[in-house]
This record gives sequence, structure tokens and C-alpha cells, in this order.
Amino acid sequence: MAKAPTVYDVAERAHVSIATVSRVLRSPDAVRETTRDRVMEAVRYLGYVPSGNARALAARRTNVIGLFFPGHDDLDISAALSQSAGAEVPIVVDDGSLVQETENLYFDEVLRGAEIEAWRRGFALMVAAGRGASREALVNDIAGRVDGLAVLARTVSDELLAHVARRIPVVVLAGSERDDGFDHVSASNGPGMRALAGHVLGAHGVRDVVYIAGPEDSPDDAERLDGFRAALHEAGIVESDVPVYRGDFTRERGRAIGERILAYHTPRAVVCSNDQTALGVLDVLEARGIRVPDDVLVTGFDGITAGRHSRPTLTTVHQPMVELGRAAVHAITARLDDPTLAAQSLTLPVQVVLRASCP
Amino acid sequence: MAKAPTVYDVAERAHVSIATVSRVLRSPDAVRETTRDRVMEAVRYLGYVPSGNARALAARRTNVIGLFFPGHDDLDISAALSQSAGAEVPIVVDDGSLVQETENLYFDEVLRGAEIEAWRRGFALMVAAGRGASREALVNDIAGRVDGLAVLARTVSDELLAHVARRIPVVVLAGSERDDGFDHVSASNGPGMRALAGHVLGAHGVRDVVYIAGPEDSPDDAERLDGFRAALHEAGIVESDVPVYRGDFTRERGRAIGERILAYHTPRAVVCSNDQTALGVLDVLEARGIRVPDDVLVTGFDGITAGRHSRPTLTTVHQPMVELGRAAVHAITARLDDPTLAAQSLTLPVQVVLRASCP
DNA sequence: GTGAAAGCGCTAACAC
DNA sequence: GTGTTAGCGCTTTCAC
Repeated sequence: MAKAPTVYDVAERAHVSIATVSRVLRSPDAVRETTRDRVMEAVRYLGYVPSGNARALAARRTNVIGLFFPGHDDLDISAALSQSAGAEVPIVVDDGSLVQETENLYFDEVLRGAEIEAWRRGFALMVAAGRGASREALVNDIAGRVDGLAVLARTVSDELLAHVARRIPVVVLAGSERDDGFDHVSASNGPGMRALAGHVLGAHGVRDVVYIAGPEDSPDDAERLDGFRAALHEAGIVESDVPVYRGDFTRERGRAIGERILAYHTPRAVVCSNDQTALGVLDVLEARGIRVPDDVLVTGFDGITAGRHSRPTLTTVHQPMVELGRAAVHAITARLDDPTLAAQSLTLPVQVVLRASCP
Repeated sequence: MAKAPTVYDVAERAHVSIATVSRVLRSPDAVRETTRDRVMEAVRYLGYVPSGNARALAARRTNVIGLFFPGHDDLDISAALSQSAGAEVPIVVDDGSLVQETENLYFDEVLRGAEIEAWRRGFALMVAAGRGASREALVNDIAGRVDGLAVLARTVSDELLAHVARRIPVVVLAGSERDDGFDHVSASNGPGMRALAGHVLGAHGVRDVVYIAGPEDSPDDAERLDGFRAALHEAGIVESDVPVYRGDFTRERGRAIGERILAYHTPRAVVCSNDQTALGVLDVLEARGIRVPDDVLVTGFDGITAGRHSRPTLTTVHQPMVELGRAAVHAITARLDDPTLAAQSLTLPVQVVLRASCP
């Protein structure tokens, strides 16, 4: 790592100018073969790796796209790095307590989609998961390093987003469409929930139903609730007859609310605003020996993997998470190619997936 | 996005020099408050976001760490972006065929760990999942943009790695220790498998056992096999009495090999080199109505989430994937702080997790 | 086909 | 406390 070699070093060794070195790397065909070979030899000999920063600066384009998510909130951050190893391997019995609720599937899958699409278009991907107060600083920092930025809705103040958007294209992931001038990519939350609830109320003819919503500030959640209400309306059920509980998208909260619901009355169906919540409800139902789907129908939303493995398996609405990531990157590159484009708002289709909890 | 403002623009508007603008951003306390306010006002007014590239170039440090993994191989890359949305939400029944085997848990978790640690140390993370031929070009490219690079073992040629390592610290993830001068972070594969196999052969007194290995070129796999052999030795079992099948870490292959094994004879235990393979074996066993663990014991390795949800749940050796990611970043930053450090080789502890498939 | 030279936007001495 | 001035390592006209 003794002072990385530069174009100058390579040029000197190959007896050419730095311009020629640059050409060999950017457009090899514009250089005579013998010259090219000499340059490449020097590159190898010196262990030359071009500076991406210098390049980006000169070319006024980084070829990097940024992705910002809210962090895996501080929970495990404090834990010190475990050390040692040795031969003594502990043997433990998994009684269920080992389960770390790291079902951050949403993040993972969107990221994967973004990575795939970025790669296809010749961009690198820079990810940041910000937490706490430094979040805004992080976003600002990353914004200075990329050609475009995808941000999960509601994780950053509109003010900062607007600030950043003056420099690079910004696309907002998930959430509802807003006429804020940003590009927007989301899934069909409302229609999805409406179709699912329609199935519950229609195919099963349920009328005694309860709804568990997500956190107040989630636009996704708001759309789902709207979809649910639309389904109620279609089924001729009076909205005020249906209790709506306010959850927070976690399994734990799902359990708590499940308990509360059952303490009072056992409904024929529990429709949840996301899968985690639904899984929590299933936990409670199972603990009480209440049969699903025989006694109670349960549904979720998202399509996380855990729902395929739960007992019983979970009926849900599947969001195309990988596609969301891809679409976000696509939106950014499209705008990069043509900055005059009007703000796009893409809504990706979802799919109701029927499983055992509500066949 | 009309030409992003620069320090010069801010300086002009705030009636100060560009140095002062830089100071306000880097070390605010070194500037008089009134000046600072004027500068910040200009920053906001102009929508100024500092160029990370220019900054990195001048400061000779990017504050970015790179992470390279082999790609989600081309499988889904071709798929066009789905369009439209509308109200017609399809309703499908999940009969199991919907399962996309995207259990890329290893990648996801390591990434999460890296992300957490990078953030703590003030670095951003750049990820690249390379595929196909352009892999090496990608690695080279990313190497030019970061202060340090973590690479999964066996995904890049040693030659390129050496080339890149002349510019920045490189840490190799997983795989065996090699005296190649790179920093190295891995899990305790050998001892882990040895402890697990010791449990199978010891606690269960099994002698009629079969082993399913992974791909030939996986160093992790080689260590596990060594650990298995050590356990055989300890149990006084002759190595040549135990069949070893060569798998490829996929569930599908696990099924195929499972079929082959059963066609001939039903062993008391099947020890697999990873979880996916073991899940494949469980599939076959279940299909044939062979009881686990009553008739056959099955074990895996890795500790992926799917193993917690399988029927029966899977006994395995849990690798600390998140910790691996953290350790990798830690190793890089340590070397950045002190480049004279000798090459480190960290081996993280693993844990045998007993579940239903081999209690 | 190749070289000379002017930036790209910022940081970091070094003066004042 | 603030301004001046070199670079940082590359790309990119524009000559030759």
C-alpha cells in the first residue's frame, strides 16, 4: 500500500503521456496495439488501479447509485465483536428462544433488486442504513457521492429530500404518490388489500371481522386500510361495525393485540396490515388452542418468507420487493438519461397468495 | 438538477473564501458564528451538497468500504420489469410451486453486519455482486473507489486480489487461512462440524452414517469434511466405511443425492455440509414416509432461517454471519489505522444448534 | 495516433 | 479567524 501508483507513474514507465494511458483504459481501440501493450504491461507491473474519485470528478459522473434505508435500529450495534474460537464449540438446544427477529426481508430483497438492476446498467450501488440523528447527515453525505438516490418513504425529512434533489435525481420507495416532484415507486397496496379482504368477506362470507393496522405514519398502511374499507363497502358491511386496532408492524405487537382482541370476543377473521403482525396473531391463537382456519381466519400482507413456513402457512398479499428495487434504479437511470422527464409514479402489481390460514 | 452549486458558488454568495466554506462544513468551531451562519444560509439557499468525489480526491481517503460477493447468478437478471398495476389483483393458491429458492441468507446477513460496523466507524458501504466474465473488471473498478475491500473467498482470482491489495487493504471472507498476506475472517468450520458429528456419533451412538459434501472448490466445505473425519476417528470408525457424496450446496442437489442414497440403503444418519443440502434430504425422506429423527437423523451446517421452520426443524451448526461481516469491516479499518499490522486471521466461534432432526 | 494543458470541486498547508 | 494557493488523479478538447 505504499502510495498507490497514478496515471503519471504508468505513463512514465510506458513512455507515453498520461492522455494515452487514459485512452488505453477508456477506449482501447483508439490506441495503437503496440502502445497499448506497453501501457498494460506498466499497469500490471505497477499494480495500477485507477482512482474512481478522480475519474468521477473529471467525468462529472460517478456511476454510482445510492440506496438509503432506515437502520436496523441500534439494537445490536452495541454488542462487542466476539473474539476467540478454539475447539470448544458450544452445543445448545433450540427451544425457540434463539429466534432473532431479523426478518428484514423487505430491505434485503429491495436491495437485491436494486443491485441487480444497477449492475445491469453499469452502476455501482452504495448502501447506507442510517439511524438516529445522524441520519440526515448521512443522506447528505451519500448524496454527494452518487448520481442518483433511492430513499425509503418517510425516512428522511421532505426538506432534506428537496435539498438533495436539486443536485441529483431522487426516487421515493413505497408510500403513496405525492405531487412532490420526486419519482415514485410503490406497490399496489390498496387494490391488494381490497382483493384479499374481498376474498375473506366474499368467498368465506365473513362478517365478524377485525382489522389490525400498522403504524400511523406509514403511507403503505394507510392505503391498505383504505383498500380494506373499500372491500367492507362492497360487502355491504358498515365500517363502524368493524374494530380497527393500531399495531406497529411487529410480531410482538401482533401478539399483544391478538390477546386483547380475544379477551373480549373471538372474531371469525383477523385481517392484518402486514405479515409480522399476522404471525403474532397466529402465535396467540395457537397458544389458546383456537383452530386456524376452522375457527378463525387470519391474513397478512407483504409475502415474507416466514409466512410460507408458519403453522399454519399464512395467506397474504405478495409485494414484488425485488422488482421495487429494480424499478427504483430504473427510474433513476431513466431520469439521468433524460432530466427533462416529468416525475414518474410507478405502481407495481401485487398478488394475493392463498395459504392455509385463509384458503 | 441544473448544474450543481460548488464551494465557489457558496463562497461568493456568503462573501467569504472557499476555504471558509470548507471549514464551516468540516470544523464549524474554527469559524466565527456570524460567518458560519452566512455560509449555512448560502448552502441552504443554493441547495449545495458537497461533492464526495472531490472531497475524497483532495483528502486522499474515500471513507467507503467495498464488499464483493459472487452474484445471484444471472438467473433473474433477464426478466423484464413488470409494468402496469390497475385494480385487477390476481389471486393464486400457494401449492409450493411459488417457492423461489432465494435463501441468500448468507449474503444478506454478512452484508448487514458489514453495514452496521461500517456505519459505526463512519464509513459508507459499496456493494457489488459480480457475475460472469466482467467480475474481475467490477472488482477492479470498485477497488478504485474505496479505502478497503472485503471479498468472499474464491470469487476472484488471486492474481487480481494481489493486484488490488497493492492499493488498498483486502480482507478475504470465509475459506481457510492462507499465508497470502491478506487479512482473513472466517468461522470455525472444522471444529464446528467435528462437534456436531461428535454428537451424532457419540450421543446417538450412530455408526451407519453418510456424509454429503459441498462443491469441490469450497474451502469451507473442505474444513467441514476434515472436521467430520476427525469425529469419525474419535468414534473409532474407519473412514473408508463411510460413504461421502459430493453435492453442491443446493437443496435440489440434496434431494437428488438423497434419492440415490436411499435407493441403496437407508443409513441411520445423514450429515450434510450445509443446510440447503440437508433440507433437500429431508424433502426426500418425508416423501418416502421415512421418519426423522426416529428412522434417520439429519444435520446441516450454516444456521439459515429456513432450518428453523422446516419439518422437522433442522439440527445444524450456526455460523455468526452478521459477525463475519462486522469482523471484515473491522479488519479493514484496523489496517487503515495502522498499515504496518501483520496479516490477521480471525476465526469466529460457531455453535451447534440441536433441533428436531437430530436432538 | 499521441501529447499538452485546462479543468473537475475540494482539502490543507501556509500566510496574513 | 480568514484568504491564497497548491495540488489530489483523472478526462477531455485541441493541436500536431
